Amino acid sequence: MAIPRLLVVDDDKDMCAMMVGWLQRNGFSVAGVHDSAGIAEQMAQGRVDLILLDVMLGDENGLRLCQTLRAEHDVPIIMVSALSADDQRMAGYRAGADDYVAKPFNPDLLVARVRAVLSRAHRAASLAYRRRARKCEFAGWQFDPRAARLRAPDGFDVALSAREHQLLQVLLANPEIPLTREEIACAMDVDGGATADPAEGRAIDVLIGRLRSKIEDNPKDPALIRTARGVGYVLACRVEFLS
Amino acid sequence: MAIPRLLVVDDDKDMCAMMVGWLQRNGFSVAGVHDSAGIAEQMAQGRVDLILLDVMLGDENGLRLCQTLRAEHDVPIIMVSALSADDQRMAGYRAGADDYVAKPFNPDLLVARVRAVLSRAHRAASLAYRRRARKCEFAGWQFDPRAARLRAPDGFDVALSAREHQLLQVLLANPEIPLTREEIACAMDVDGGATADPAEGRAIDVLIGRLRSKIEDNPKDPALIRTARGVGYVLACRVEFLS
DNA sequence: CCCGATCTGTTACAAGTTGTTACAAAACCC
DNA sequence: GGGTTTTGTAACAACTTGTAACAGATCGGG
Repeated sequence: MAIPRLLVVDDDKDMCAMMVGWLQRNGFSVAGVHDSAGIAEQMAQGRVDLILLDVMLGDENGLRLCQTLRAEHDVPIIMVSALSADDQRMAGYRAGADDYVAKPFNPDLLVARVRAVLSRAHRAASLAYRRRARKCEFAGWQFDPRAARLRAPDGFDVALSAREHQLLQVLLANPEIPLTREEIACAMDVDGGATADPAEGRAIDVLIGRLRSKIEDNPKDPALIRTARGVGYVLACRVEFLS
Repeated sequence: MAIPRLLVVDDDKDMCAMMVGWLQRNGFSVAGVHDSAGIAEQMAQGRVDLILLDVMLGDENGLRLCQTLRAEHDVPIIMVSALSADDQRMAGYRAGADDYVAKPFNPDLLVARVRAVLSRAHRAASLAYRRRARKCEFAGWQFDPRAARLRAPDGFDVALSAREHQLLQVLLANPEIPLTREEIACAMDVDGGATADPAEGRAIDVLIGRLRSKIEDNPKDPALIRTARGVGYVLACRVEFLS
């Protein structure tokens, strides 16, 4: 991976300099600014991989700034705040933040979170664009991703958990093409939600099994989600997308 | 799989040479060119498995070139760019790129990404081949490759493992033609998944034996899968493909 | 606020698959 | 007939996948 270029936004110049120094010593290329004008200047100069944004900017509202950034740039944002109330955190997420770090924070934690967000943003790139949130049919099933509804051929609705839903979307976006576990995990994580790296360990396998138990006539002899030994899994049917 | 043939396109001759050298040392067959004329020349000369395309070409727009390549060739493209803003990245994907690597990059990452894209392209390419797979009959047997179902002349279904299934498909695609073990192994390796190179060692022989034990009346005196001593094996019957 | 239900990743074990190994058998050649 | 080469195959090891059970986290209702 390229050396990540971070942008620290904090009106407290001492805090800003401290964060910039710590992150630089941990292998990042870091610039520090203190207001939205500084952000605009840095974004115009070149690539920014991640923004660390203080909520309590002097004359400005960090949450509003987060929203503006989110509207104009698709760059990961970590909110940094002295407040750690859950409603603040949720407000940050609603404003479009990818993660949240509460002051005072363990500097090692900051680095870990930065790396995690960078990794997630980076890994999602390859497959995410191929996902399509449109209604579709496959093997007699009807799937509406926006309504989170899956209807069996017999007309009954089948309830899927969030992760099962994500998995099905990934499989439907790549019908008849064997996908590795890593590809599945990357595509699923585009929206976040994994508590750990699911490409490691057996999480994808277990999730495949859970989804099979809901949509296969015989989960022990699956016809829809087949195993591609040594590769991963494949949705072994055609998918018809509806307008 | 054959040695992958890559094409590096970068107007910066030093960067181009550096990437070509690194990729060659990592087991790829690599050519480097500097403009669209060079691309056309290389594509005319023979097979290209993947193109690494710099976005910032001197007189030309890499994104536009990507679009043109996508329209004319079904070859995977990895965009390589000094810019990593996500809108650039999305533009690359919209232009038809399969992946995106930001300069400066970790050379090991580049190799990993190239391998991942090649693998996925290989698996996707096999889709068309699989879709052409049709039901067929041979010597009273009925084989449905899509449903992975083999029915014996007595009407009973015979369960085949994934590798047995692949082997049978290869034999059925080449009836009455003696195939070497290497030819069989290459043809079987459509989706990857082999744990080692089956053309070496006795894996094909053992697999032939396992398949024989399932479909021959007398595996010790095989009538369907005959041995062509010094060559390999041949499916010694006619195959009738069904619509 | 607590508790039950649900979700999801991990763990551990089982089952199945597949390539390798080693030896035997068959085929070929001189 | 003997030696060499090629093929057959039983047994084994390594690997991959399936999955039940569990633990921790989350969420919603009382």
